[in-house]
Amino acid sequence: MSIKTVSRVVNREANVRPETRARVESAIRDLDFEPNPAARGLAGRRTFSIGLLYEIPHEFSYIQQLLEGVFAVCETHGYTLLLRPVSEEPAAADIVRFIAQTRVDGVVLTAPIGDRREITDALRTRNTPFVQISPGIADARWTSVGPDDFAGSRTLTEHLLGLGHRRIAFIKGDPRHGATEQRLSGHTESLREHAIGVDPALIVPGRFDFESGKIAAQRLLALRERPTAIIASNDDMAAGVIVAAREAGIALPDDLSVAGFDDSPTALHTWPPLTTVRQPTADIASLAAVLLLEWIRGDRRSHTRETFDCRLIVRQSTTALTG
Amino acid sequence: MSIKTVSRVVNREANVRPETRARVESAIRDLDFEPNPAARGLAGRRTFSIGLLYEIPHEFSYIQQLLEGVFAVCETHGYTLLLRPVSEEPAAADIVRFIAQTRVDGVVLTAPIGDRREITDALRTRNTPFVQISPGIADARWTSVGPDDFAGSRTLTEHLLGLGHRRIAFIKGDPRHGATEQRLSGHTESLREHAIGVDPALIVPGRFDFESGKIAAQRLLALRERPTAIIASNDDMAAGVIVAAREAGIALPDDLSVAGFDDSPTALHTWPPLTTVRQPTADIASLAAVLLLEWIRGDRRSHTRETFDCRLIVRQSTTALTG
DNA sequence: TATTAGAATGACACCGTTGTCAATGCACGG
DNA sequence: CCGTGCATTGACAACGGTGTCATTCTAATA
Repeated sequence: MSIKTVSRVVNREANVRPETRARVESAIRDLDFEPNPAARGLAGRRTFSIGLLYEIPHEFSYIQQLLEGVFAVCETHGYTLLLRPVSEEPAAADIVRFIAQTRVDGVVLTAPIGDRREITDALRTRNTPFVQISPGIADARWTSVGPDDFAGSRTLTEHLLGLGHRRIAFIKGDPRHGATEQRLSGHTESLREHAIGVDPALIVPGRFDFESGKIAAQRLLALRERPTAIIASNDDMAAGVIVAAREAGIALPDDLSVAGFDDSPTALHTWPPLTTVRQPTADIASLAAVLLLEWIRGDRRSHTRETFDCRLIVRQSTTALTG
Repeated sequence: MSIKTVSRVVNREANVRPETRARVESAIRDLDFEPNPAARGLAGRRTFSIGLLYEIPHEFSYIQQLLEGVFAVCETHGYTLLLRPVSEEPAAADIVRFIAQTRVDGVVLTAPIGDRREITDALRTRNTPFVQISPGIADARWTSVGPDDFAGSRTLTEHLLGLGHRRIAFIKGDPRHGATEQRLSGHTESLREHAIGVDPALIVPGRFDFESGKIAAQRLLALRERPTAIIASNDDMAAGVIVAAREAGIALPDDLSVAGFDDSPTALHTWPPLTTVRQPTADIASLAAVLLLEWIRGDRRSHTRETFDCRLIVRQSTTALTG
């Protein structure tokens, strides 16, 4: 029984007699044999590991869900996952260095890292497989996976319109994220469909974090003609809106409806609990990982853009406009 | 110039002439040379990587801070960090398999994993370096780092007593965590010092998650003689208390003071913002990582138990008892 | 039965470092 | 000037797998 045959069994290669395979497998179990990843990597020029890159700061429950999805796939395929927090707006060189140092077989780029041209270019030049999660622009030259933010946002605005709201404010997310524009245009599109003018004063910037949501809300609530509903581009900002409203002594949800995005844990921790748009983040991440592994293994020769539907989750932070 | 000399420079070994070292270093820069970790691992029987094990589910902002602390240390020491979510109550065999598969040089065990005797025994038998974060029992046979939960809790109860509260309820955390008992005894100790009896009805179980905090609060708020203040063993549970109070139509903080632990982001996202006890989680994690690396490199021959002070953060969720 | 293609297995070099130990260089004392 | 001892460098064999290609089986075909 040569060592090579063991290698074949471990790697599930063809042309091993079933009986031989069984014998090897039982021996592996008996001896608690675990192939040495360093040796495999050295000889085979691949590490069976992938990287997950994300910018800090970031709404962490989101990263957690991504992690969950990617990790599950890695687990079943025998890959190791390297989580890699990077500074905001990392240089392409930083990403490249990470890959050079760790020798990961590929990387998952979370928004907004993968939206930087210099970065995708650098990876393509190096021939490093990568997939992009929740991109702003879906480029046919690489693979990306994300939610249908436009449709999700549209549904949310529909919901508020259905409740009778007409002055609906919108807090945008970090402009570097693709979701930001998608969510905004879903909103304005919906307004347009209902022949409601878009009041520029009701569209304010944010950065996806609690504090920016709170500040944006303070600004909106100080308007002469106050909005009756505020949509925040994610739940953390919506939580900020709620706190701002409380500080201003505004009754929720009666005097102000608030809605968020993502259905993060935060959505349930506020009072009232948040109406929000749930995106299947873990599923998105899983698919991203699957596509990445297929690409790494050469099982796939063309790129795609995959989109997941979002779902409106109605809770008590939005209510019908009275009076 | 032999390859071995390069190896010496890369590994900062002694006995290399400064001039030689400089020449090698400049060559490394010029060629963008990155040592192959697989080859290093294979030849040197170490991977320059450590694992961070945590149970899911877990208050993730906490893990994030740990991650931050450990990651920073890994970064500066050229180590790779493998994040490893494990199921609740993982078998010792699962941990061992993780180590066998990845060949990490050591692991950081977060509570409550490292409190399981079978697990520490398994690691000690295998001779795998590990440190334990926030343990229940500090065992002299291994290294552990954690906050001084007892003192922190005592301070918090002092604070409430100082505000005039006498009926103070306490929601315990997950019983498997060491912090749970420490925080409880800090509380009862403080009561005792003030000659206030411990009412068993005011001490209720929880599991560190939002939902369990909410349920516990519902139970407490239904008591004939309601508490005037509730301490939750962490912020997520405190957020649950707040929601439960809102649902019961109780005014906060006037009719009920609420306090948490950890000073997680949640503490600022609730209304009113939470009085809480801040623990220097990232620092704890950093020290844990430093100690682990020292142990791995053999720079350290005896174990310690390191404790960090906590700090009371007073916000608006606690207020003086009126009437 | 001999032939032969394809399946199954094995031999062996090699992946890029580190550990070991030998060889060389150098400064210093006698 | 030579010997001695330490500082410095290099040669070479691992480390534990995989890739390649040769070899051996096996079973179907002539």
